[in-house]
Amino acid sequence: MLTLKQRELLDFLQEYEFKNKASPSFDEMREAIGLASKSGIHRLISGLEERGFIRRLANRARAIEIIKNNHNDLAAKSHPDKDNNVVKADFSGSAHIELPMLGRIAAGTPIEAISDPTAFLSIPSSMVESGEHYALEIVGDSMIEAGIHDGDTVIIRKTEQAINGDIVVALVDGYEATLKKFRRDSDRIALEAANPNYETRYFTTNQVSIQGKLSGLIRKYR
Amino acid sequence: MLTLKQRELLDFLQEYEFKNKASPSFDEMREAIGLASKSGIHRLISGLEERGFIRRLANRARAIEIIKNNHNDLAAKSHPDKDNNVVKADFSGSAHIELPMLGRIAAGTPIEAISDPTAFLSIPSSMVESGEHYALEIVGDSMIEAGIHDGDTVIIRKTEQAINGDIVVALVDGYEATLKKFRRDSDRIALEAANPNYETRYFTTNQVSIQGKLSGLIRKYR
DNA sequence: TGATTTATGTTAACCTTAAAGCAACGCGAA
DNA sequence: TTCGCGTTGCTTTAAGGTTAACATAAATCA
Repeated sequence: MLTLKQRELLDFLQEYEFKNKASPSFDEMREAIGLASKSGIHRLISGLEERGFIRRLANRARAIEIIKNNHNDLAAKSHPDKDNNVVKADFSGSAHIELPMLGRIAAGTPIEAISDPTAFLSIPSSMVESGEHYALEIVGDSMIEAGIHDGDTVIIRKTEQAINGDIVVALVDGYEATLKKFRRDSDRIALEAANPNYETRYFTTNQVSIQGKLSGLIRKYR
Repeated sequence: MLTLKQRELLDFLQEYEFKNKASPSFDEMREAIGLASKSGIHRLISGLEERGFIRRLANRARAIEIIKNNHNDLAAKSHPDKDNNVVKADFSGSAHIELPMLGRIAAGTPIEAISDPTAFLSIPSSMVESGEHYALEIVGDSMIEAGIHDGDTVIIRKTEQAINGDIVVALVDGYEATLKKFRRDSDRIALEAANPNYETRYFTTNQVSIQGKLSGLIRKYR
């Protein structure tokens, strides 16, 4: 959850972005909150990011995006419940998180964007730690010995760090995304499958960028 | 379950977070509960965390998140729709289902009842078809080649029927529950593991009763 | 019944963060 | 190269979380 200042800033952000369809600058935020210096805002923004309420591009101006805000006064006000409907006090809201389903992933092929760009997966928030997450559907059997099967849905936590042995979404040469076990050898990076039929592939450090780390798995039998 | 004080604090937490969309500080909790010192709160919070009702970031201010609270009466009762702008704790409409966590299951041992008899797992209702379901935690590696690992949570749909190849919860001789692949040979029932280190076991038809069929799987990586 | 454990309280010291301010620095876009 | 903006380092103060030590009543165990 949030501290009071974080809450205040998040609400300002939401209002500003709703009105202007653009992010405020750090100075505008500073003024709105009533500070004398931007660095305080910087820290609040970092806090919001750490707790998974916003997402941003580093070193980019006005590049803040709200990805979660349970304080829906704005929404509530703008549609004051025409259908007489109850304002749902989503207590369960604190217990579930909506993750975007970004597509499918397999060995050796780019992520294939999912047909429905608004597909979401709602999972119990106890399944994820803090941070930003997304979901992917697994295609193929290259990780079968790690218990990851064709058709499974995996939950990925966004990060650019990985340590040896982590199962990560790695982007190779900027276009090929793959779910593999990560290992850094002295001067190269090894991506290994969990299936003897696939060979370990080696890359230079800057051929590979980490997109996230495996954080959960969901499977349906039918 | 919870102690009375833990219950009281959890309800206060829920109310506070609902109203303020931010966590209370330890001092605010101390005052709400009526203690003279924060350390008591600290202990209660630890208890709530240990029992899985909340989650928190260590050493971070106001960073408590409720992930479960079976006391949903709170909202429903306290505003029994009088104040026209009703607050409903709409668990059902939120497309989630609460499944009871009945315990653990392993090859060759009875289901071990879980310490907290009211443990629930909330899952997106899209994960299950119709029917009654429950959840179990897997112990051991006897089904590892079916991608079911130690520590996974499986979702079981209650049924007494099974066809060859189904993965089922089978109760043997009335006391030993086990998750295995089901096969009916001419006059006997075979329960086979998905791990070459375990042998297939054979039983007479009336030694075995089916308790349910594997319907889903959830895994958390950490 | 006596011993032990568990839940709960309290005080007080201690350590870590949050928050605010100032200023210098760095990066991108025009 | 400038201008608009984000980033960082450093300092100070207050807020907030963590612990150890000690105490008591109730519940449980032996």
